[in-house]
Amino acid sequence: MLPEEKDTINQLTKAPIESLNLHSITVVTNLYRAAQGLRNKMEREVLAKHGLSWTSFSILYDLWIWDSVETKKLALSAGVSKATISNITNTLERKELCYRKVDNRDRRITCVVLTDKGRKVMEELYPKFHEGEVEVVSSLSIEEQKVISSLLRRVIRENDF
Amino acid sequence: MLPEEKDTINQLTKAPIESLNLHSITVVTNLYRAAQGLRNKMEREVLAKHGLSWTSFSILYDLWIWDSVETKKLALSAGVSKATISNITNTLERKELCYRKVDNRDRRITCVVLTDKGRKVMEELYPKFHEGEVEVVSSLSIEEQKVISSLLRRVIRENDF
DNA sequence: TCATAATCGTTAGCATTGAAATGATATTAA
DNA sequence: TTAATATCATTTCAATGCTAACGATTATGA
Repeated sequence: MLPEEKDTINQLTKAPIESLNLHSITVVTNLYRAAQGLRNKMEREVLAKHGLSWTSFSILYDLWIWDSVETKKLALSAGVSKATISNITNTLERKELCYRKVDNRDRRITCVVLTDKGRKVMEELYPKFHEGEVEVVSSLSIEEQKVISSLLRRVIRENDF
Repeated sequence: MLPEEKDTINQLTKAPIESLNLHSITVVTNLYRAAQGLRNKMEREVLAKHGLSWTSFSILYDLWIWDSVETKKLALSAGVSKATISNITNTLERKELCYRKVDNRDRRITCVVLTDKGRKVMEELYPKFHEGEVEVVSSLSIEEQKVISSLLRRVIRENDF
């Protein structure tokens, strides 16, 4: 559903107009569409060269910043399940971009650690990714960027996202 | 990467601070996090009962509004590839929520049509989905909802998302 | 102590996703 | 007309993603 097409719901839905909160619909539709477009653009223009998905990249990013991260924290950070982290870690390990390391104090916990190769990939990829970030929001002024970040953060905080 | 943690990049990255546009990073991070949280919430609280993913639901929604839609338009609307539409249509067909119909004028084109059962599912599901939409943005005032929609729409338009 | 519960990562099974290859149909050009 | 090209949808294959089940480990409490 293209955003502008969504307006036609009033004419076509049996539900009375007054029972629909049109502003909520618009926010949600535009929010998801922008995020989806962002992800597609980054995967296509930046990440495809190294065969990385958005989630794979976000995990590598965490490892780049923190060197070693528990799988549970990776899942929380990326907003995916632990099972997904397990699968993606397998793929990244196969590419020799990271490796697993069992915690000595609590052997239930597994940490994921960045390899030198993984660090090199991030040092090459991150600047390009950042270029993409800048480009995507370049139509907004700094002030508008602050406003939208603040509003998004409110949504995130109030929903425990 | 949690939003608040992203701030630490300045201390940890080798790149000079002045070469990073921190506002862009914040917008992109919060945008994707909010959208991911939104999707997870809806799939968990509303769509799981009928075994539908976000994309499946958005396709059903298009069909609900338009009755019959070409697969190409469905892909454009949902922001996924035609292959994905083909697979999801298979699943929805298996559930008898829609069926394919080859175009008579151009037999390369396939339209997807909503069944009565599909319409009933949407009539049951959409009100609950809409409740979720309202809930997610309820921490923002109407005026703030208008602002964020407007800014998101600018991003969408400028990037051809 | 030692049985029970809680926590953690992985696995199994299934649906989703995209790139690339394929097949079917339509259009174009010679 | 007919061969080449273009445009569709589908299939194939590998990766992503979730839930539920599982096994291993640690914590708790009688």
